[in-house]
Amino acid sequence: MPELPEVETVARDLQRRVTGATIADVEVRWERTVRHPQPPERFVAELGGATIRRVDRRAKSVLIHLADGRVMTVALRMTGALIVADAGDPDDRYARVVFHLTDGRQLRYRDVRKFGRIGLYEGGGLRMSARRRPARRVAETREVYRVGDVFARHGPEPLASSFSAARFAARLERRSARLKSLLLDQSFIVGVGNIYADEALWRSRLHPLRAASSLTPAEVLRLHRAVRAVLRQGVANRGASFSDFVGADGGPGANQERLQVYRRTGEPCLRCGTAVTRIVVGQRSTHFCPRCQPLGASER
DNA sequence: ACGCCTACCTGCTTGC
DNA sequence: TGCAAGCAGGTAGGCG
Repeated sequence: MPELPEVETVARDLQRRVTGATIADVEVRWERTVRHPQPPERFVAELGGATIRRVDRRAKSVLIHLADGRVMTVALRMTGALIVADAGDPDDRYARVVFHLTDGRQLRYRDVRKFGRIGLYEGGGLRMSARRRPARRVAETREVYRVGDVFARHGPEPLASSFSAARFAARLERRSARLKSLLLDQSFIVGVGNIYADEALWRSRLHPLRAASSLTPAEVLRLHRAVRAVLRQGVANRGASFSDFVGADGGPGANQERLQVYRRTGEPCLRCGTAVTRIVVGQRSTHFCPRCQPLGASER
């Protein structure tokens, strides 16, 4: 389940392994993986001969920057993975898009459930979207899309130095939504998914159903620190692997062993021993300690 | 602004 | 053993 730490791991692996590589040919095995605005045939035609200059991450997407300034975005969603395969490696029945490199290797986009999407855009606009700006829909008739437009309505990057506690407080103050739902909302803050939302709330001792605007300054500070801490720890451990998450090196992460509440329903809270409770919030399973993360009647 | 629903997909686990 | 239902969860889009 790729969230920020898992996507960051993939991006770093790729940066190390495919920078400078040239794409000879592209094989699209599941058309819907290639998203608007590029029809699959055009996508393939426009990528032939392209050289990879750099790979990084934005929100939960891997950005593959090409030498000519264009950017390929890879949203892994649930089960997506980018894997570098050497010439002669056995084929993968779940490889949905295969980028054949001129050196004989393959960059494979593997995705069991086919939720992930790959796009190809003109460069530009990424810096601006780091700041708040008016939500603006991309005109449907436009031929050229800038990669920045893809992220125009996304929230701040929680690990950026510009993401201060004060800024977080200002955003939380205006919202009445429940903390769990807000943390998962990519227009509020990017990179946090179900695992790290539960972990951050446990760490900051906040109930998932607390209204964002009800937090005291001290609680905001705890949550701000917790979100950053759990994400940093995730990155340090190369992400959490449950079913089939792997980095581009093919190896699993180690962070699942460090998780404190996620998927520990019924097991003792690692702070107080109370059984971890599971509830459903916004259709998502949510794990928390009812004793460490109380929901006072006055806090609703 | 927000919650709720459905759709997108497949594999694994659970229950009969 | 077989089979079907349930579950997993990131995100877009629709509705109220």
